[in-house]
Amino acid sequence: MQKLTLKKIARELDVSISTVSKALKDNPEISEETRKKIQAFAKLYNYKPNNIALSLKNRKTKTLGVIIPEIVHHFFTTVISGIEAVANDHGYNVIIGMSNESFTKEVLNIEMLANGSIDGFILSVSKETQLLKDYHHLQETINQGMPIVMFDRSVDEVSCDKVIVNDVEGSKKAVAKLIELNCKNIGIITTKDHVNVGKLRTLGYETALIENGLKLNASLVLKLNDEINDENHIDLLESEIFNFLQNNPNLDAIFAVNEIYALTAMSMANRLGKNIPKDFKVIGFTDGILSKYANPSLSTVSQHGKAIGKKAAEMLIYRLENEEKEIPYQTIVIETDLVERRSTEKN
Amino acid sequence: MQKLTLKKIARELDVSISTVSKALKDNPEISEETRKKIQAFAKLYNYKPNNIALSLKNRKTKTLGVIIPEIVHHFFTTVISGIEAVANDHGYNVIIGMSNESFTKEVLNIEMLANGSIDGFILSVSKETQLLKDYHHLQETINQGMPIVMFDRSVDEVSCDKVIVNDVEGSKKAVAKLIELNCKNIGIITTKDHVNVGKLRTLGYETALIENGLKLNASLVLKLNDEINDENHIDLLESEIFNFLQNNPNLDAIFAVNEIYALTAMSMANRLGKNIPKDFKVIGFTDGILSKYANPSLSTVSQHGKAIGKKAAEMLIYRLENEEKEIPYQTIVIETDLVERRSTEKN
DNA sequence: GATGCTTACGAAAACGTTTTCGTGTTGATA
DNA sequence: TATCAACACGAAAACGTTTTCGTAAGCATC
Repeated sequence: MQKLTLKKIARELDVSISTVSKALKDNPEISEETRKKIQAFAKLYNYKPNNIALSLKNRKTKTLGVIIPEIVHHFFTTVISGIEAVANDHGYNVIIGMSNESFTKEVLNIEMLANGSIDGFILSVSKETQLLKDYHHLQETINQGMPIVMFDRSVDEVSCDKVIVNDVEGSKKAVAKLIELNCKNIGIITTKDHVNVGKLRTLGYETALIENGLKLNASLVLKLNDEINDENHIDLLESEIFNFLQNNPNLDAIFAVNEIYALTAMSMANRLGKNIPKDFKVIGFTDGILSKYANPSLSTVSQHGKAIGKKAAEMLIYRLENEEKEIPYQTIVIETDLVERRSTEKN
Repeated sequence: MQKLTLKKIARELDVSISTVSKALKDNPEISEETRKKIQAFAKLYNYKPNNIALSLKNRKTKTLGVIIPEIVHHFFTTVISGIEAVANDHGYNVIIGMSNESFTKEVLNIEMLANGSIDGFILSVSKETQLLKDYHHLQETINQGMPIVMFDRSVDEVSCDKVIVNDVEGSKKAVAKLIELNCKNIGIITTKDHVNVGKLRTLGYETALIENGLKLNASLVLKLNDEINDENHIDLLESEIFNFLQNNPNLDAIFAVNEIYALTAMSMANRLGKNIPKDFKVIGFTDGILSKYANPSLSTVSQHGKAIGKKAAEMLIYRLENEEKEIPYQTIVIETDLVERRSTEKN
C-alpha cells in the first residue's frame, strides 16, 4: 500500500540498494538474471522513483516557477498554457504563484519558491512593483544563480531574459487602421502612465496620429485609474466612459488599451445612439474571449499569449539545461496582429 | 553567491552542522553566545533552509497538485484562485497540471506528480475520462495513500472528498425564473448527455418545467456536440443555434448550460429580429466575465467558483494535517445563485 | 602456485535537513 | 577525592536516490 522504495525492494529480494538501482537502470554490471528478477518485481509492484529524492540528489527539480499578477485573466492563462505545453514536452512541471498585483505577495511567493523548490522563474511583475520600482527581490534571486525570464510587464532596470509584446507597434497598427477607415476624431481610453503597457500603448496611439499628419488633442485622451478595471466597478467605469463620450460628441472612433474599456466604450456609444461600426468604430487591445463574443464582435490587437509563454519557457529551459554555457541575456519581441472583426467594418 | 547551507555555515564558524541547525531553531541546548553568533551569520548571508531537503526529511512537500481540464477558462481559474488563497494561508504551494480534456494527459500528469512531488490532489476530471469511465489512475492514487479532492466534474464511482455544484437545483431556479417571467416556450441549449454537468442541467430544466405544470417538448431541446463549444467553431455554433431558433419561432426564452451558448443564442435571436429582453429572455450557466460584459448583460447561474476552490483546499489540507484521524469522506454541495441582469428584465 | 582479469555485487558518500543520543568539561556535592 | 548533574556540543542516522570505488569469487595464464 505504501510507496515502494529501493530499500524495500532490496530487502525483499535480498540484494543491496545499489544493485536494485543499477538493475533498474539496465546497468551492465548487474547479471542478466538478477536484473530480470528486480525489474519484474519493480514492475509488478509499480515502483516509481521518488521525485524529491531525485531533486535533492541532482540539485534540479525539473519544475518552473511562474508568478503572475492574477490568474482569472485571459491573457495570463493563455501565456500559462504556452508555458505548460513546452514545459511538459521537456519533462518539467509548473508551479504557479499569484501576486494579486501586490508587491509583498510577489516577494513572498518568490522567496517561498526560490529555496530549492524550482529551477527558474517566469514572471510578470505586479502593478505595485512597477509603482514602487523596488526590484531587489528580483535582482537577489538572479544573483543567487536562479534564472528569471520576464514577460509582458518586464522591468528595464533588471537584466535578464525577456519576452515582451510590441505594444507601441501594435497600437500604431490599430490607430493607423482607424485612420485608414476615414475616422477623423480618434480617442483613446487608457490607464495612468505608471502602468507601463498603458504608457506604451498611449505612445503608439500618439505616434500613429502624428505620423499620419493628425493633431494630438488632449481632450480625446481618457486616462483611467486602473483600480476601476475590475468586475466590481463596472458602474464607475461606465459613467467615466459615458461622460467622456458625451463630452466629445465628435468622436468617431476609440482605441482602448484593453478589452473591458473597449466593450464598455461600445455599450456607452450605443447608449448615446451611435451605431457601431457605422458611425463609431472601436479597436481594443488583447485578443481575449470578450472580443470574440462581443456584439458586434470587437476588432483587437492580438498579443499571441501562447507564443509568449512558449518562448519564455523555451528560453528558460534552454538556459537551465546549458548552465555550462555563458548565454547572453536576450529580449525577444513578439509582434502583434490586428484581428479585424465587425467593430471596424467598412461603411 | 551560491546557496548557503548548514554545512557551509558550520564550516565557516567552526562548529558542527547539528549545532547550526539547533541554534537557528533556538534550541536551548545551544549557549547564548554560540546561538547569537550563528543567527547573526545566517541573517547576514540570508540563509533559508532548502525546501527539497525538508520535504525529503519530513516526507511532506507542503504543495498541492491541481489538475484541471483547461486553464484558459474563467470558471477553473476562479476555482484556482480560491485554492491558492487557502493554500498560501497554510503555507502550501500549488502546482498545476492541465489535462487538456485528454485522458492520457490526465494520467500522465497525475503520475508525474504522485511520486513525491505533492501531498495531495485537487482535480476535476477531463471529458475524455468521463467518456471512457476509466478511473483506475484515480483509485490507485488514493490506494497509495495520496488523498484526492474532486470538484465540479466528480465521479461517483470513486470514493473521496468532493465539492460539487448543485447543477440540478441551479438550473431549476433559472428555468423557474423564466416561467415566473411569463415565458411560455422555454428552450434549452445543452450538451450531449455524456458530459455529466450537461446532463444534470438538462435534468434541472425538465424538472422545473414539470413541477410548474408545463409540458416537455423534445423539439425545444438542442443537444450540441461539445467539440463546437470552442473559439474555432463559432460559425458552426452560430448556424446550429440559428437553425434551432428559426425552426422554433414560438420560443420566448432560452436556458443555456454555459455562457457561450447563451451569448450565441442572444446574437442569433437578435439576428432573427427579436428584442432581448422584451420578447426573448436568456439565462446562462456559469457567472463568468462574458455574462457581465455582454450586451445586454446576461442573467446567469453563479457557481461561486472561488468558494468551491477554497472549500476543496480546506478539506484537503485538513486531511493532510490530521492523518492520524480517520476522517470519513465528505461531499460538499455548493449552492448556486441566480444573478439577474438585463437579459431577463421584466417587460 | 602466484598473478592478473573479468564478473557481479556491496559499501559508502553525497544531496541538505532534523533529531536522537552520546560525551567531554565544568562545577558542585558528599 | 570520587561522584554526579548540568551544560554545550558533536556524531550519526534517517529521508530516497545515484554513483564511485572496493572486493570477493571464478577463471585463465605463465
